[in-house]
Amino acid sequence: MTYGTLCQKGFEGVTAVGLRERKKEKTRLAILDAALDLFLEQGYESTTVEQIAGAVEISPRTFFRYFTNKDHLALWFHEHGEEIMLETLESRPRDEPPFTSLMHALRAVLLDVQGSTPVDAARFLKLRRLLDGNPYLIGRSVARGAETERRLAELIAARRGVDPDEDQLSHLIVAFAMSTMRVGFECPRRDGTLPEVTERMTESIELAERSLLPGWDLQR
Amino acid sequence: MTYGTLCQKGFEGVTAVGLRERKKEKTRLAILDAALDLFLEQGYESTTVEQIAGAVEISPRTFFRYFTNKDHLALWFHEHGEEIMLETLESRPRDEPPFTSLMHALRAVLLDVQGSTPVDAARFLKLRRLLDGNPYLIGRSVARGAETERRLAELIAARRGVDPDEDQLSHLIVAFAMSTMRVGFECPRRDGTLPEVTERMTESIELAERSLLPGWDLQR
DNA sequence: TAATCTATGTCAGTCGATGACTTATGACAA
DNA sequence: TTGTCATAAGTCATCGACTGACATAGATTA
Repeated sequence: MTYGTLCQKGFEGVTAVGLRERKKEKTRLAILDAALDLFLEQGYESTTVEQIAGAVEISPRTFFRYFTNKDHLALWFHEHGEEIMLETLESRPRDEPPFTSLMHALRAVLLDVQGSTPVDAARFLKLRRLLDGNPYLIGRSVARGAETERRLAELIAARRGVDPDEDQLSHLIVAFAMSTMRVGFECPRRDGTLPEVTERMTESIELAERSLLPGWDLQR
Repeated sequence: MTYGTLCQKGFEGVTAVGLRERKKEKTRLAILDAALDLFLEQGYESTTVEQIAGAVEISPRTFFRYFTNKDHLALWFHEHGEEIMLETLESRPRDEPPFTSLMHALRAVLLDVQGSTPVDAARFLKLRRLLDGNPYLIGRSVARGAETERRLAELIAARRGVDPDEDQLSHLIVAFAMSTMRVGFECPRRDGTLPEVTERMTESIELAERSLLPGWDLQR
């Protein structure tokens, strides 16, 4: 008993992520999964926050402490995707053409999806299916993507050594990259299996790569 | 008196737009202008529908009969822009490369802005200033743009003689075009005068045009 | 054990949005 | 002119997302 407690404490210290943190993460995922099932079952708009909270036995108020709003649930995957893209971008050589770096970032997201655990993959596909054909959520998703776009544009501008407010090319490069990702993500009227989705994304990336003039992203 | 009435009736008949219609349009613009001023004065989120309705002396319920929601006000210009793009696209020769047609559509919007009456131009610039730097509204605007994108993609796919659900290139072409427009529309930390905005948009269009491989939009 | 920190719940309230119903007003024919 | 009708506008009730203020329970640390 005492040993167990000590052991746990020790473990905590090592992983630098407390028991509390882990419990919170578990609750977060429980909310997400419950919500996802409700959404797919009875539709996004006709599912209330109250129902979601009820399904995981928390108060509606607590729900809003885990997710800033209802949309946040459906746009969950953006969080992770953005993180990977930003990290990848930082890790690419500074003298690499910006669009090339961004395509690497896209592929990194793709690899992450392909290498995810079955549970994570299932969640990802559920989220994709949820967005698929829902104009409201597609809109929200695109809006969230625009946020990522802004962050990426900051980095690209810095890398190009220009002022992001002045340089339109930085924004255009990132906008084209995000468009590529978005188009690949769409997969209408399909089963939406994982290989199907990743196939479409790869196709889209290759399409973009063979459409742009070599050096287009190095103009002054 | 009688003459006047007759005259008015006659006029109505000729223009085929009744007095009622015109009055409605006037109210619509009155709401929009009042809202715009309130937004710019005290911020978008802290202006309530009730205040807007109060400013033009209508009930809040009536407000929602003119605008589907509060965002609709700030995204007003999308309506007109989309119309011009769709019309222009229809008018372009069927064998013109799709991206070229879309760039013509963009320029058509630009020309329309440049040729607008002072009142309309002022309204346009107010709307632009309102979006400028407001992440929430930028998001909404991008989402609205995605709707236009979907419609354009339908047309482009038809023009290319492919199934819009299958063909990713159609979507990519349109996405690149809309990105071009969006990037041009941004004009951060500027006065935001009309020539300034149109200058940025022209610049963006030219940038896109000299970045893509000739014939990229004709791939199979 | 006491002091404290923090996650959660409760409650009240704001605001956007919608449906059902009533009232006013412009359009039009007799 | 007047009466009828269609439609615009107002009223009222309600829902659902979200927020701030405050209370409390349970874990954490001294």
